[in-house]
Formats: sequence, C-alpha cells, structure tokens
Amino acid sequence: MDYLKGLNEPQREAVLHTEGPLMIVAGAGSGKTKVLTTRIAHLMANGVDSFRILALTFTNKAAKEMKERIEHILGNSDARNLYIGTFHSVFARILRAEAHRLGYPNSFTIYDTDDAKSVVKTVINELNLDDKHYKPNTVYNRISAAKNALVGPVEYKNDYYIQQEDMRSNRPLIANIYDAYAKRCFKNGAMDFDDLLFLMYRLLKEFPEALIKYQSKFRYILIDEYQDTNPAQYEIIKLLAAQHENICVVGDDAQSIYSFRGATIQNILQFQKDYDDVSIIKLEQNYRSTQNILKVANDIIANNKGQIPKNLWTENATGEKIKLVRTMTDNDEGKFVADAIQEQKLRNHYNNKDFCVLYRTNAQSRAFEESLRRMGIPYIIYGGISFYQRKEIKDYIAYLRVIVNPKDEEALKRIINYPVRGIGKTTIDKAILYANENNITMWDVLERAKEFGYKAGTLEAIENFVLMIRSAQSMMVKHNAYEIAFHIGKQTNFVKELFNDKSTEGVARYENIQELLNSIKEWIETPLNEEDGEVGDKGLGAYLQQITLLTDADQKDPNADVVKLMTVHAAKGLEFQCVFVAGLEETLFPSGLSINSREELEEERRLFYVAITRAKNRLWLSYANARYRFGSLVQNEGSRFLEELPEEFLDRTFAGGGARNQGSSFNNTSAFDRMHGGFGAAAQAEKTYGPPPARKKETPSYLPPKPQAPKVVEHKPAADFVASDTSNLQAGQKVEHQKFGFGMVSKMEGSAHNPIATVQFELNGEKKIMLNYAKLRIVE
DNA sequence: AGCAAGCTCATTTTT
DNA sequence: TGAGCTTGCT
Repeated sequence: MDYLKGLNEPQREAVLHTEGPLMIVAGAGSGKTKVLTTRIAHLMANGVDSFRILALTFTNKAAKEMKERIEHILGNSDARNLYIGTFHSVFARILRAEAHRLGYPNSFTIYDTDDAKSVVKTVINELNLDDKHYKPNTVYNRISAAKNALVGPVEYKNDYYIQQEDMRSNRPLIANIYDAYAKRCFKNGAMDFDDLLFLMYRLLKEFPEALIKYQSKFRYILIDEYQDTNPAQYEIIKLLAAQHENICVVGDDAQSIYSFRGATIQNILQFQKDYDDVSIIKLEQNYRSTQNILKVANDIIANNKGQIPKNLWTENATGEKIKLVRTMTDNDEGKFVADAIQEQKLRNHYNNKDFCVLYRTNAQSRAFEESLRRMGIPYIIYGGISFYQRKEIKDYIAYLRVIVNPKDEEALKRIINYPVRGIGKTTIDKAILYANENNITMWDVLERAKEFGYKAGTLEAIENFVLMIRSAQSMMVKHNAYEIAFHIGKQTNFVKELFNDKSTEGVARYENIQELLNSIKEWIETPLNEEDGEVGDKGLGAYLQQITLLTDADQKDPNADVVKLMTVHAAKGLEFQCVFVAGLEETLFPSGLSINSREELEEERRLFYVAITRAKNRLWLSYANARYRFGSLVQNEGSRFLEELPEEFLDRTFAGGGARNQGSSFNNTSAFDRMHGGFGAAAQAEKTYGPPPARKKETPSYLPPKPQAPKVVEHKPAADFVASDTSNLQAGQKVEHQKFGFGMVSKMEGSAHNPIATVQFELNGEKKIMLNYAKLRIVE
C-alpha cells in the first residue's frame, strides 16, 4: 500500500473509491495524473485484470506517461496490457477488429485532415459545385461538426435547423456533399478522424453483440480531460459503462478549451444525472504554482459565469510578481523573450527546458524562432507540420497504404505517377471517371484496364504498376512492415530518385526517408501487447494505423534541453518553471473570431487561464503595439484580459526595440544597442509611446476607438521596382517607397539589428521606416 | 507532360 | 507572409 503515501486526503479518497460512478473535479496542478495512475495501479494491485481496464485520454503523450507511471508504481510490466490510449486510437483498434460488421475491410485506412479535405474537394468538383463558394475547408468543418454531434448524412439532410443554417449561409447543398463524401470514404475503405468516433458509436448502437462484448470486457473505465469530450464521445462512454457503472471521469470545467471541436461542458453536468449515485471529489490543492501565479489565475477565471465552485489554493511560496511587458512589434516581442530567457538562464541558473513560450496561433511562432536562433538558444516548436505530413513522407506512406488497402483512392492518386512512370493526369482522370460510372474503385479500373480501352503504352504502364503493388501485397504474408517498406523504396526507385537530388531540400528529403525507415524498424522492435493479435502484429496495417494517430507532440522528446514553443492548446497538461504568454492583444487573444458571444469569449478566457496555470515559478505576459498579420503591419489594442489582472501582482515594463527590460545596472539597453547609438530603439520608442498604461478602471474596453491611420496618398511604383540593399543607407539619400513614393532620408537611428530611417516623403510627409521590413529603392 | 511564374486567398485552436 | 492553384511556356 506504499503507493497511497504521498497522497492528500481527497486524492486518496479518489483512488480508493473504485466501485460506482465517480467524478473528480481536478483543478489545475492538483495532481490529477497522479490520482489516475495510482487509481489504476490500485485496481491492478487488487487483482483486476489489466485487460479489463479502459483509460481514455486526449493525447498519446498523456497515455504513454500514465502507462509509464503505473509501471513504475507496480514495479512490473503488467501495465502493458491496459487499454490506455486516446479515444481515437483505442476506438481504431476496436474498429479494426469489428470492421466487418460495418461493411469495412479490416485493413481500412485512416484519413488525416489533409486526406479528408482532399476527398471533400474531389466530391465537390464531381457534383459540379463551385469550390470557391463551397470551400472544402468550410464544408469539411461542417461535416466534422455533424459527426461529432452524431448527425449522419440522412439526419443532416432532414434536420430543419441544420438546413436553415445552410440556407442562411447560402450553401444548401452541403447535405449532398456530406452524403457523397461519406459514400466515397466508404468506397475507399477509409475512415476519417471523426468516423473513429461516429462509427464506434454506430457499432455499439447497431450491433448488440458488439455492445455486450465491450461492455462486459471493460469493467473499469477512466476518462481523462472529461470537460473536453464531445457528444459522440459522451454517448460512447455511456454505452460502454452501462453494465458495470464503474466509471471515473476527471475534468476541470475551467480548462475546457475544445468547444470548437464539439466539446461541451454539458457533459460534466449531465454526468451527475446519468447515474443514480454519483460521488464527486474535488482536488483543490495546487502543487504546481506560486501563490502569485495562482492568485492571478483565479482572478481571471472569476470573470466567467457559471463555474463549478472551487477554491484552488497552494502552500507554495509567494513567488515573484507577474511581469507584464509591452513591445513595439511582434519582432520586438520575440527579441524580448529571447533576451529574458538568456538573462534568466544566467541569473537564476535555469536550463533551456525550463522555458516555454505560449501563443494563441501557430503563425506567431516565427518571431520567437528568429530571435532564439539569433541568440543561439536551442528550441523546438510543437504543432507545426508533423513529420508525417511532409510531402516525401506522405508519398512514401501512400505506397504502404495502397499495398494494405488498394481501394484508398487518395493514396493511389499520390503515387500512381510518382516516381514518373507514364501514367499522367489524363489517364488518372479517366480512371476515376470510369470508376464512378461503373461504381467500382479506381484500383478496380486499373486492374481491369484492358476493358477500358487505354492506349497500348499507357496500358503497359498501368499493368506494370498493378503488378508491382500486387507483388508487394503478397509479401505481407511473410514480411513485416519494415521489410516491405524497404523493398518498395528500392523497387520504385523512390529512394534512389531522392538520393540523386543533391539540392539542400533534396538531401533533407532523403534524410527524412531514412529517418522514416529507421522509425519503422524501431517500431518493429518494440514489444507487443499480449492481446494485440487482433490488431495484426507487426504488419503494415498495424503500423499505418499507429502513425496516422500520432500527433506532432508524440514525435518529440519532452526531456530534451530546449526551449519549447507551442500554442496554448498544445500546452494543456504540461508545466514549466518559466512561462511566457505572448500576443495578448485584442483580436489575437482573444481571437477576433471569438469576441461575438459570451460563450466564445469565456472559452478564450479559459484558454488564458490554462496558459497562466502552466507556470510553476515565473510568468511573463507580453503584447505588441503592432504586428505583422498577413503581410502588413497591423495596430492592436492590448487584450481585454489584461484589464482583468489584479494590479498589485503585476510588474509592468516596456521593452520597445528588444532591450532588456528590467533591473540590470546597464539599465534599459543591451550592449549592442549602446554601441550603436546610445539608447537604441527601446528608449526612442518609450519616448513615443510611454510606459504601458495601468489599468483603466472605468473605461469599458469593448469597441476601443481605433487610432485612425493617417491617410496615405497612394504612390504607384514603376513596374521594375526593385528594393535596394539598405544596410548602408545614410541620411541625405533619396529613396522610393512602394506606397509612400519618393522621399529624402533625414535621420538614421535604431540598432544594427533594427535600423530605422526617418524619411521626408514628398507626398506623405515624415515617416519612420523600419528597414528590416520595408522595401526601399535607393534613387541616389 | 512538366515546370516556373504569377495570382489569390486565408488565419484559431487539434485527434 | 506564404501556400496552393491556375496559367502559360518549353
């Protein structure tokens, strides 16, 4: 019973309460994972067979961590056979075994978002609809939302309100697209991410034998991050738990941040009504953050209505005040963060991995990357395009997909003529047309190419291709995923082709393929779950299933000593010594798309709450006066959330042009800036903008008066306008700007990284031009 | 057929 | 800004 030591009272209670429905309301940093893992270990220590425990998480990372911690507690490897995983991966595994019931091959493909959107696009075009109006992205999101609400194509078409909505947006035919899309996926033997939930639900609902099988199998069910479950997940859980009712859900309504994906807090409230005697345990002691950080977080979230009442408290030290920093531009914000990290490393002996930079949108990462790179601080970005989304990797994998499931038209289209083998666009278009006309798959057409009147040369090319795929298919009986992958790379000249490309990108692509092959090999060598026979051992099918459900975060080493950059969403469940929350500006955080209703705004606020509560020791909040948004510099107001911060816990500073912000004896300038013109851009900027304003008490921040940009007299540059190298620009030179026209440089200032020219334009008067961004042509 | 240049358009967040 | 797509050229 050693594992019970080190738990506080409610934690212990949650672990020991094994029978019957239980809801754990776990505040940020209250030891939720510890409770979940100890609970599972406790069940196992008391003789529950690991096959009978189902634990569902939102990320593979969380699942993996839980498994490891359980193994650690138990001191053996019994945990290997637990059903721990994401909703998607666990359901994929079950669906693989039950696919036949739904009319799917058990070798079904899982389409990622890109594949799915591509099918949507294909279908839109085939229905002769305009893809400018029916944008694949929009339509896909609509379909996705429908599936997550368990609305199938038929219900979609028959639902009055949904139809009204589509009428209003002038897209009445989405129902038809949805229907065609679902049929096409089925024909391709493919499920998209949402299908893994939707079809799992249908499996349990429509096939009582399947329902009984899994209901009785899973005697104990645990759900992590319950506040982020959507209706599909909710219904599935309910069905699975109905027999034993040993269901434990863990969540925090204050951290619900996925409503855009259909998640609803209603599930938390509904849970209490679904079962007769639900026990509720609250974990309210925070072990993560300083008092100051927690105080700020609590104050922020108190602005939301209708929270489950909780009192999150901590015994930790008071800690430092929260630093609120304003900069001129997003690039300055980047520089400020890199500077501050450097300073903290020196002053407080932190490692790189103690720092995390959080932002609202992935696009914001650029400024931080640049400044960190310039300072030589190693970093890693979570959430960009993942390894498996790179073109060469997707192409390579497409071969494997076709071998496993030749009905997969998306994969087939990718590789049928790559590397080039004389099966061009015309041939492919024809094949798809024939397939649609005869209601067969594209692969069927290729196999029976003779019947469709292709020219001799084309026919030969097709037949060779079909033979090659078939021979690889026959390998599946005796060979594992690695052997087949290696074989196909050689056979198709895929690898050789990349090897011969000596351009920088070519070399990188070749290396990526090598890395892919290595990772397949590695996967082959890791031991199986005992019960995994049903998934198909180390075959290609099992491999493919596994990688499509892998997230970007799963591919990166969380222990590497590097600064981490990620969106707030991606940071859920993580913690860091030092956290920077950047881009706290209206229309960015909160997002401009979420300020029109209270619900959306409250979700943004929860997101901010999640961001703040990632920090253990030190927290910086930053925002920029102006930032580059789709190409041009846009002014922004500070976020309304900043006004909700309790003033007494804040330390306000201004860090204009990337200077150090506080305290050091050299005051506000970096050595570099001092060498290049006194106080540099920072001091200059401070004169212009002043320090960040303290909280305005009365003025509501809604609809802030927009500072009117001075009207520009448009200048049409010559067609051959070419920006000059302005690194040696001097006062007195004459220049041309694309928008402002001709002018004379009157003054040069700023640092060498960030030179600023003051120009007297003939038509537009005096402007300050940041040479790093603007394009100027030197006239003389 | 294949490639390069130019054009348009989008930006929330992710399994 | 930059990705993806169409157009036009070879």
